[in-house]
Amino acid sequence: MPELPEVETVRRGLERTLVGRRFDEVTVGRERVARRTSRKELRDGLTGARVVRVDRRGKYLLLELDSDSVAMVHLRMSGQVVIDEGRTAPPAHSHVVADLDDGQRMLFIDPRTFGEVVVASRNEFEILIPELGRLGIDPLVDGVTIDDVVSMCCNRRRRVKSLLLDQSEIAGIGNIYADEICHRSGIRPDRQAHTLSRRSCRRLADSIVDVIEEAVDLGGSTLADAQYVGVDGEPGSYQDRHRVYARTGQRCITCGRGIIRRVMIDQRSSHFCPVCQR
DNA sequence: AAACAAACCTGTGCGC
DNA sequence: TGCGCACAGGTTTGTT
Repeated sequence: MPELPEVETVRRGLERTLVGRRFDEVTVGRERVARRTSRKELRDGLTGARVVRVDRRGKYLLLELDSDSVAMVHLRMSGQVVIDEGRTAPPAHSHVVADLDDGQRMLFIDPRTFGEVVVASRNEFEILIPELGRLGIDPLVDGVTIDDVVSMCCNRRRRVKSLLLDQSEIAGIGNIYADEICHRSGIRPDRQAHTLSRRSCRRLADSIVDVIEEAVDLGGSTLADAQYVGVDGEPGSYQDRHRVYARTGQRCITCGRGIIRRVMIDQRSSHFCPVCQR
């Protein structure tokens, strides 16, 4: 599921349902979800704490608690955060089950178990989660200027898509949106960054912001395997706007001439139109 | 510096 | 129907 637009959709849902709520009983199932600390630290850190604010940094969700601690949730490949009425048994792969003081329930569900939840005091937070300090600019919060892109690309032999996926450059772009951004920019994802003209850098900067904002407006992308996006289980609809992602062999919607090709870049499937992307 | 490989897991879809 | 393989929205670590 989750790149910036999906994580932002979850953030908004949690802001609506979780701010002001207190965690009552908390059950941590699988040890792996709390691997950076321990099941006990995760349970104790949440239990009795009230949520003050819900933030996002790139793909990282941050729940600010009234206990001077912060909870970090990362969904990785298959994580979901769901708020429900708590009247049924938690679905399979519910690794964290937290009852709320209003009778609802928060679930962290994650079949592939790459995701994690960390609770730590403000002091130890940066030491425990050092990658937060290495995140680059956030397209939604900071915007992306042509100068940001020029300085990211100049003298870099790396391929454009590789840079877009680098969370220390721009935070929040993942495999779907990197492909969609390249397509909207008219730039092949395997193009070496230093060969981009100033005009291409401007198109890239604009496309990053436009694609991400549009995807957020539509609640992110929910793919065929129906991993939900919203905390209420509602799917997003940006998948209907995908122009290249998972469209290998189909005709390009934009130019009507190219057939979408798939290549591997940084071990990730990458899709582009050979006619309108150069 | 940059590309590549593998690792962490489970589930699904496809060809045979 | 069943089996084996490829592949999946992310990130880290280690090797070329």
